[in-house]
Amino acid sequence: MRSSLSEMGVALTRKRVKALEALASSDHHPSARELHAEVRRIYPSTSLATIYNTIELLKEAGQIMELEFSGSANRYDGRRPDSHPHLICLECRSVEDMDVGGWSEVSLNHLSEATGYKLVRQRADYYGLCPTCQDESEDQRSEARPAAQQPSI
Amino acid sequence: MRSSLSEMGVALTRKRVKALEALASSDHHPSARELHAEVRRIYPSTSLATIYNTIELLKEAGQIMELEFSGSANRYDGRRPDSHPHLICLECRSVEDMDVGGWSEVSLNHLSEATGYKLVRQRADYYGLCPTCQDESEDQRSEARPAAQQPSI
DNA sequence: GGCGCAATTAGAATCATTCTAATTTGCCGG
DNA sequence: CCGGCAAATTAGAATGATTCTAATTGCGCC
Repeated sequence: MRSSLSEMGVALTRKRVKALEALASSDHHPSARELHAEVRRIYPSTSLATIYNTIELLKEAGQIMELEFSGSANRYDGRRPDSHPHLICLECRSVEDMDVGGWSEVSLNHLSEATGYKLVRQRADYYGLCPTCQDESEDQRSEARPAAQQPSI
Repeated sequence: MRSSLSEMGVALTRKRVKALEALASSDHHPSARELHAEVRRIYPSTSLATIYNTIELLKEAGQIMELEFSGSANRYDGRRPDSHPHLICLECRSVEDMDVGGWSEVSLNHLSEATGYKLVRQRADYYGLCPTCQDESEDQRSEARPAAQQPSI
């Protein structure tokens, strides 16, 4: 990340470096607000605008991938900037990488030919309940109305 | 759509029916604002809240699929409410259905088992330049700086 | 030390969406 | 027809993420 920003001619300021570190060290797919909080722990004067500005630069450099959500904040993946699928919990909003092989350029090139689009990026998300939230809804169900059926969301 | 709303016990008012028609008759994946404009052509007093309310009901009924975008308005597919991939143009923001076979419940069940999530929905989008916007960027390029390289977006 | 420019800042602006409280509508039994 | 009731609708306010703006800061280089 650092080198690709340097190559773009942008300065590696302390605050930016801290934002990069926060991005690179979290497997949790942080939001801009979370990155802000993290950077602020060290540099309390940091503004949200700086975070968004850094994110923008990293997007241009292709060093992070942005997961857009309309109802809640976007989330960022700084560990694997390539397109790869995610598991998203509808309950707790957790975002996890999903590991599957053969999910990449191959199909993009193939599909570009098939569709006439010049495809540059893909997104695949799987929505559901993570194991933890499944357990919690089990608990609730057995307290409130034992042996009921799983709601179909 | 009409029957599934009736079954939920919600009234099929004229404005709602018009919104359903607008959804069903467009292959263009309209936004809430566009639906609003369409319904307003017939019932000019219609409020945006009614559109969102109708969308919400249809989502609950599983009759439309919502494509979330963080930077711009969400788009709705009332013709094929099942999960299916879309082609999205980064330039003109057009959204098109992509047709591929074998993209459905099978993999959801399979992946639920593999991941421990209770998966209920998936999303797959392919981002790039649609044929029209490719042509336009060709034009611009040959006017301004002939034989230049395609920008990598 | 001083200049110039990029980075940063706080706060305002924007925009989609959701919420709220008040009003209207359509309907049902009388 | 008539109240009355619940659901639908309304305008406008509230929310929240993101972007913009104009002013300030601070760093590197002479």
